[in-house]
Amino acid sequence: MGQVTIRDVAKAARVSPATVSRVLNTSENVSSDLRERVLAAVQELGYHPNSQARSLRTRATTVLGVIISDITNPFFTSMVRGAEDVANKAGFSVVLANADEDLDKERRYLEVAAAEQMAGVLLSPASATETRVDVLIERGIPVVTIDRQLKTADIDRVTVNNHRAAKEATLHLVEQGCRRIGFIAGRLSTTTGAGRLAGHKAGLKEAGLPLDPELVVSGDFRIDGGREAARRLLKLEDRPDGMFASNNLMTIGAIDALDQSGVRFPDDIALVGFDDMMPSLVLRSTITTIGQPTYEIGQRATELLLRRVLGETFPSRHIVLPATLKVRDSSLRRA
Amino acid sequence: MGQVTIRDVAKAARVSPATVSRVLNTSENVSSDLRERVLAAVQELGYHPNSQARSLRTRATTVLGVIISDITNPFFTSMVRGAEDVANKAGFSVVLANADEDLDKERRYLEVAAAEQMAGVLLSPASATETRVDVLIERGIPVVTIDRQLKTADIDRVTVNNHRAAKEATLHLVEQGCRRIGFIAGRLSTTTGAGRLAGHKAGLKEAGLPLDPELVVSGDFRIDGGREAARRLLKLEDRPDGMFASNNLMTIGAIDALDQSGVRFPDDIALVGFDDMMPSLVLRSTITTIGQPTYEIGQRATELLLRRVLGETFPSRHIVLPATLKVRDSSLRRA
DNA sequence: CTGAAAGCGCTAACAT
DNA sequence: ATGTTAGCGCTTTCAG
Repeated sequence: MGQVTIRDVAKAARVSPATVSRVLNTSENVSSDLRERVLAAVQELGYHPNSQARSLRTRATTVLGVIISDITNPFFTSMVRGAEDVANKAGFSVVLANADEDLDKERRYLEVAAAEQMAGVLLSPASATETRVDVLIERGIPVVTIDRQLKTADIDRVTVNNHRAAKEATLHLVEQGCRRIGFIAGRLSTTTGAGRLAGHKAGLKEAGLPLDPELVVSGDFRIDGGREAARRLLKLEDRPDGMFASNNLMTIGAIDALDQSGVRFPDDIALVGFDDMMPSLVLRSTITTIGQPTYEIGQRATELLLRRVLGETFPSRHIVLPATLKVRDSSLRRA
Repeated sequence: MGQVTIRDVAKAARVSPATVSRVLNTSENVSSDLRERVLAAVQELGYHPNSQARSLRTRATTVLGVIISDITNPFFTSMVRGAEDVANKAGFSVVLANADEDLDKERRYLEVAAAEQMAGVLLSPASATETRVDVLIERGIPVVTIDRQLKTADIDRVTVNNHRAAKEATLHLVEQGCRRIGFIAGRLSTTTGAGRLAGHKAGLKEAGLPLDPELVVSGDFRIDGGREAARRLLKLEDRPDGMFASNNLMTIGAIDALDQSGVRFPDDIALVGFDDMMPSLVLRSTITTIGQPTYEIGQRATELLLRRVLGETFPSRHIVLPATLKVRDSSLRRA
C-alpha cells in the first residue's frame, strides 16, 4: 500500500538510489548491467516516480495549466485540443481548470497553478483589469493569454482581430439593408467583449448610422444572457431589423428567443453570430457567423508558452489571427 | 524572482519555520502576538506555500483529477460542473484532462494523476476492458468511474440505466410505426456503448422485430462518425424508417447527414437521439432524446469520491441515475 | 507556547 | 561508472 520509492528499487537492484535516478533520467554513465537490473526492479515493483518530489528538487514540471473561462463553451474546448496537441508533442501534459467567468474561482486556480509549480499557464482572463497573474509571474511561471488580453501585465497573447471582424459584420448587415441593428454584447470587462462592441460602433459610424444606446444589450457571453438580451431587443417599440450576437453561446440564446417569439430570420430580422458553431446548428438555416481559428489559437499560444518555458526570452508578443465573416442565409435579405 | 519560502517568512517575522507552519495550518498553540507578525510577513512577502513540498510531507493533496474521454462533448462538460461544485464546496480543486477516447493518452493522464498524488480521480474510461486504474489503486488513490464502468476493477461508479432507456426509445419508435430502425452505435468497448445497443436489441425482441445486422452501424461517439453512419444507413436498399443515434454528438452528425440527403424527419424517418442537447439544436424541430442528469452524475460521483478520499471504507457502490425518454417532434408520426 | 531537528522522495554535486 | 551526501520546502515529532 505504501508507495514504492526509489530506495526500494535501489535495494531490489542492489544499487544506490542515485543509479536508479540516472537510469530513469539521463541515459549516460550507467553500465548496461546495472541498467538492466534497475529496469527489472522498476518493473517488478511497479515503481512510478513521485513527480512532486522530483519537481521539488528540480524546480521543473512538465505539466501545463490551461485556465479557461467557460468549459461548456465549444470555442474553448476546441482551443484546448490545439494546445494539447502541441504540448503532448513536446512531452508536456495539459490539465484544465474551469474559472467559469468568476474572478474568485480564477484566482484560486491561478494559485493552484503556482502552488503546483506548473511549467506554464494558458489563460483566458475573466477580466482585463481585475485578473492578476502576479502569483505566477513572481515565481517565474510564464503565462500566455488566449482569446483575451490583460491590462494588468505585459505578457504574450494570442487573439483574433475582434474589432475589425465585428466592424465587418456590422457593415455586412448594413449592406443587407439593416438600419437598426441590435447588438448583444459580451462581458465588457474583457478585451474581447469590449473590442467587438467597439468594432460594431466603428461599423455604424462608417455607415453613417446613429448609435442608439437601447440597441446595445449585454448578454454576458452565455446562452441565457443571449436569450434574455434578444428578448429585450425584440420588445423594443422600434424593433431592430438586424441582430448581431457577439459570441457563439449568445447566438444560440438569441436564436432560441427568436424562435420562441416567432420572429424569423432572415425574413423578419437579419442575424449574424460570432464564432463557429456545431454543424447542425449552423445548418439549421445556415447562420452567418464570424469564424475563428480556435484550434490554431490553442496551438500558437502553446508554442509561445513552451518557448518561454524552455527559457527563451523575448519581448512580449501579440499574435493576431484572422477572424473571418462567413456569410450564410441568416443575414441575407431576399430583396 | 526566487520563490519565497517559509524560512523567509520566519526570518521576517522573527520566528521559526515551525511557527509559521502552525499559523498557516492549525489554529492552535500560537500566541496572537506571533500570529500577527507571521500573517503580516506572509502578506508583505507575498508568500504562497509550495503545495508540492507540503504534500510530499503530508502525503495529501486537495486536488481532484477528472479524466474525461472527450472534452468537446457537452455531456461531459456539464458533468464537470457538477463535480466542481461539490468539490469546491469541500475545499478541493478540480483539474481536468482530456483522454480523447485514446487509451494511450488516458494511461498517460492516469500516470500524471498518480505522480501528482491527486487526492482522487473521476474517470470515464475509454474502454471497459483495456483501461486499467491499478496505478492509482496501488497508491491508495480512490477512483470513481462516471458514465461508464470498468470490468478490470471493482470500484465505485455512477451511471444511468442505458439498457432500459435505449429499450424504451426503441419501443417508442416501434410504437410510431417503425419497422426498420437504423441504430447508430457508440464505442462498443465501453459499457455505455454496449449497454445501449443491448437495450435496443431487447426492444426489438420485445416488439417481435428481427434484428437486421446491416441496420447497426458504429459511429464511434463522434459527430463525424454519426454523420458517416447515418449516410450509410440512408444508402441501404431497404431504407430504414426510423433512426436511433446513441449519443449526442452522433445525433448531431446524423441530423447533418439527413439534412444533406434531403431526408426529413419525422416525415421521412423518425429520429431519436441520446443525451440532452443545446437548446437551439433541440428546438430546430425539437428532437426526441433520452435525457441524462449530467450535472447530477458529476455531483454524486464526486460525493462518493470525496467520502473515499476522506478515508471512509465501504463496499464498492453503483449509483444508477434515471435517463428518461423525452418525446418531441422528431419521432412523432403524423398518422 | 515555541524552536530544533528530522525526513517526505527525489536529483545533483561531489567523491571515489 | 557508481555511491555518498546534501538539500528542495514543508510539517511534525520532540524538547524545552
